[in-house]
Amino acid sequence: MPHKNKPVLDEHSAAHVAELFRAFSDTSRVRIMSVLVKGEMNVSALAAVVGISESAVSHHMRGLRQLRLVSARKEGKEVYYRVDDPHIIELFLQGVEHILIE
Amino acid sequence: MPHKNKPVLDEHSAAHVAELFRAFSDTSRVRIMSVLVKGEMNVSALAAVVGISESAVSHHMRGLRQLRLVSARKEGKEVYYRVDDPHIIELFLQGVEHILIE
DNA sequence: CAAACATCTGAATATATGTTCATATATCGA
DNA sequence: TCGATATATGAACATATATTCAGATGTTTG
Repeated sequence: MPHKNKPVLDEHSAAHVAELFRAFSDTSRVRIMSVLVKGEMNVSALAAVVGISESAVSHHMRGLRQLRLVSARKEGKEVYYRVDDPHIIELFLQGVEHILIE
Repeated sequence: MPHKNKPVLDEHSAAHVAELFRAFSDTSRVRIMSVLVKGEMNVSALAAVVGISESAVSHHMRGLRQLRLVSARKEGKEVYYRVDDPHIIELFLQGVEHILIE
């Protein structure tokens, strides 16, 4: 029996996969994530550590939050971001390892 | 003993990690990869399957090749591309799974 | 060699994206 | 309430990126 072999990811799914990878496709976001996979941190601390403005961090966090890659916890005036999905942590670290190993 | 705790990925490494993820941050490249992780395919077949021009495919493959995410095999006039690094295949599929599961 | 075919390349263009700046919102302490 | 601090937002701008088009390169066959 002939067997339909067209294993191309459909446009819609592919767009979402691309969207996920795009979240980690910027140097600043990678640095932010490299901190957050170790534990939560607030916006101004992230800005200081990564070396960009708090506004820029805030913009990045919005995108990451919309994709549910990070979640936020408000404590007083500060907002702490963290990564709680283990799959996301693993995905990110796998990308980092691929670069650092060689 | 105080312990230096500044686990931010350095700018240079972060840029390379971002570059890696950026390779999968486009819908067309995701669809191309979704085929290549199953086996090799030449340019015109990829163009037909993904639904973009052969020129566009060629441009994409250049970028993927430069990052050593795919390798090329020439057979007559045709060029067959494939993914031979298992870590890359795993990284890509992990991204796909994250989207398809939920 | 000539013609057909597959792939590549570079310029051009349209769109996407990251950052900055100014300002808004929110929370706390005096 | 007022001022200070933390974060968010939106517009503007500069850069990056994907695709198309025209043409170049390379390969096979007549």
